[in-house]
Amino acid sequence: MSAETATAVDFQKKFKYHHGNLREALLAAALDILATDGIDGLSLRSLARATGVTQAAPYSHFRDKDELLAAVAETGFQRLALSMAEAATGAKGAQEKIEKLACAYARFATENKPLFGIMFGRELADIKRFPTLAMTAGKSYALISAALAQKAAASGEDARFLTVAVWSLCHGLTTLIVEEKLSPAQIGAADLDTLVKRTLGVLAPQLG
Amino acid sequence: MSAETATAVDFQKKFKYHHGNLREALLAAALDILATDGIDGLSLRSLARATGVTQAAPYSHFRDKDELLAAVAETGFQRLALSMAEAATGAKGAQEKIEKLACAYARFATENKPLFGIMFGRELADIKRFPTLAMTAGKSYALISAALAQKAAASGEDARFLTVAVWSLCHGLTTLIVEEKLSPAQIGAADLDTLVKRTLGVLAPQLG
DNA sequence: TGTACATCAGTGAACGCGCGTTCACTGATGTAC
DNA sequence: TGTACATCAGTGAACGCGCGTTCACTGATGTAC
Repeated sequence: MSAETATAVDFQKKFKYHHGNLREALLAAALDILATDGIDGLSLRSLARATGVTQAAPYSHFRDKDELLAAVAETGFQRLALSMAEAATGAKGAQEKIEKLACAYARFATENKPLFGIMFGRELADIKRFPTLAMTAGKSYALISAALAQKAAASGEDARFLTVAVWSLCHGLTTLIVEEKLSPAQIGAADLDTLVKRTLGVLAPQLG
Repeated sequence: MSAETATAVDFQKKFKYHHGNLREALLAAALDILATDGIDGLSLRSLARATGVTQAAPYSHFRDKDELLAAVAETGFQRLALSMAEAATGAKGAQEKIEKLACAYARFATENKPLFGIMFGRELADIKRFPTLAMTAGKSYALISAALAQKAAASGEDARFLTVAVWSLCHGLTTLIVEEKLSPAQIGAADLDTLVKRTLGVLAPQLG
């Protein structure tokens, strides 16, 4: 490899013994590998390779693979919540707000399929080891719940089940699409957004 | 190992070169291993071990691991549809029928978590190789659709989206529970059935 | 400002693991005569 | 009814693979004096 084609990785290899910011670099590489090669491509070793570092190096920052996966999942949940919050800003009324939240949810999943898989899949063996993960995962629920709060203030219990219903519908539709059990075309919807909106539309009486 | 403690496996080893019904035995062992050891326990080799046969023997009946997984998934979908159909027999009215179908769906998933994981997960790499699988998987959808048919005969499109909404809600609630993102206790429901019924109850106006 | 030192991030090599799959083979089975 | 033969299900051994993790180590860094 000539000097001209040297990569950032080579540079780091040559001039830095300490990486400087390996933890963040590993996390970034993980998200990158997920997007590129899918879940099967993500291993501690592929991560080390991508970061230009020895395969034992990640162990300075993550006790084991699960700890890395938990960090990845947490990042995913943060991004999901952010996408949803952004999509819903400016929306007026519960109906519209929920619609935007749900579309953002589905779009995030289809655009980040492997990451979504880590967030909701079984790769991370023991979730209970990572208490903050559950909290971060709860942000999406909180957004839906908040959007409905104004509507279903009547009874606390009714509000809870309405929230669960919306979340379930949203999550179910999304996963069925991601798992290729359902597609917009199959139902006669023009695209993902339309499918989500029309399906959510079934709940309109409860939202409007 | 004394003669007294000899297992069926030993018997086959000793007296039969040809197994007789290895394909079915492998499938049965697969379902057994899934229930006992989970998805990670299921490999062609563990299957061979459980069946008392050489690790190359399964290749006489399945071209590769995916073919085995597809057969397992198909069995799962058949059982799911059967459970649902049984649960809904005798129910009168769309509302009650849908309720029973949904409860059966959730119960099947929680009672056969790893199998449900194979059916809807990403272990089976290329679904398109197995066209009959998609058909069998469609049986649950068909049951929901049929239960709603009497209700939403008005417009074909509305009926489709109502079916998708019910299925999504049902599948989403189920997977959220299986993935431990949601629990009956957390929402203040006594048990799984109650959670499903009350959540589905949100859709009551559209069903009743 | 310069030096001694503790810290600890990253190295390099190795461990043991179970896996999917291939291969030439062997022996049980059932069929044709 | 008995024998020759083709079939092919299952054997036993081996392949190469990437993985997670451990270990004693080394050398860059930043701090205390």
